[in-house]
Amino acid sequence: MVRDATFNIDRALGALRERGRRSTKLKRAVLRSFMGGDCALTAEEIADRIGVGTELSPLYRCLSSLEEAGVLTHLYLGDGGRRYDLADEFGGHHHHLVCEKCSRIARIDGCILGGDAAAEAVAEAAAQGYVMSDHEIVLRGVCAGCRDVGDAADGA
Amino acid sequence: MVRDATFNIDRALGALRERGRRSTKLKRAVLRSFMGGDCALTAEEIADRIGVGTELSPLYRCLSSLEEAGVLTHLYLGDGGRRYDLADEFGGHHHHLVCEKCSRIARIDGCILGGDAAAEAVAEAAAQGYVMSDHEIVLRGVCAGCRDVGDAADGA
DNA sequence: CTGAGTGCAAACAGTTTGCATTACT
DNA sequence: AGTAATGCAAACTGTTTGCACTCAG
Repeated sequence: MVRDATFNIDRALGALRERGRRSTKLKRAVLRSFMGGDCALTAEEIADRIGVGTELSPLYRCLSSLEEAGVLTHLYLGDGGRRYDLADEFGGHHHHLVCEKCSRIARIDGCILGGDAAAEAVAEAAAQGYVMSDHEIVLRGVCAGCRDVGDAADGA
Repeated sequence: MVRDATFNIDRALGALRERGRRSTKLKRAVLRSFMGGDCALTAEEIADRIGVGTELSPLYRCLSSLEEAGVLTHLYLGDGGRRYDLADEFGGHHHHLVCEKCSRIARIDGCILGGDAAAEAVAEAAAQGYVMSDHEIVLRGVCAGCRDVGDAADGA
């Protein structure tokens, strides 16, 4: 269930090379920042994980390069910030669960949109003339921590 | 199936008043811009529908006010721009289907995440300690128009 | 050695804020 | 009349671009 982190980096670097892109210190650092199981990171969060002095402009270019190579994708979880994540091929297909209070993001491995629901989605898309190729699901709720705080704070 | 547009405006204005907000020209114009069945509009698209000379800063404030009153919500469809939509209570629960080529947005009424899938989502959320309260689904694909163009252009 | 990638500075787009004026209730 | 909402100008944030320099292949 838990993917082998280091393996992924090498495989990702291989994918990069296949697309004529170089393996650089920054790219490796970016990929490493996803290896703790964290997902849906903003550019700033990635910069923090890489360490002080990480310039954002090369980081954005690096992230674009990784996206074009198919190693990363980006998504928006409702706070307006662009977030980056490993592409399905490297990070596994997954969705996100966001706390409405504290914005904590949890990863949901696999796909909720299984079987009937998936078929229905494809059919709905077809009915509108679209050939469906991908989907994105964000679940929202309140995390355990915020419920505890909420119970105390709301009462006060 | 098709909701009564004018009715919704009055109901929305009622909801506004209940929350101590005023019914203004700009707010009515904003609400009207959703009445053609369009959904997931950006601030700029709304301004265009309202007409020339619509200032964006009051528009943003107006949109926030409508959100706080529970009449509108906002979402992101992957292009980074914030998009506004009628809240479920006024526009009906729906999701979006986005063309990967031209970004055309189609509305999908009702919910794909029915029955088993919904239950599974709640269970997944619970497993992570979250109490799920909402969800968002974006389907991606290629629309009919872009497939036609694609067939011609890709071949050329 | 060559060009992709980096670092820094400056530009940009979308959104927000301050303040005087307008117009709902 | 009193106050929320508007219009305009200016600030802010996150992202992108230009250009000289560096480093991977």
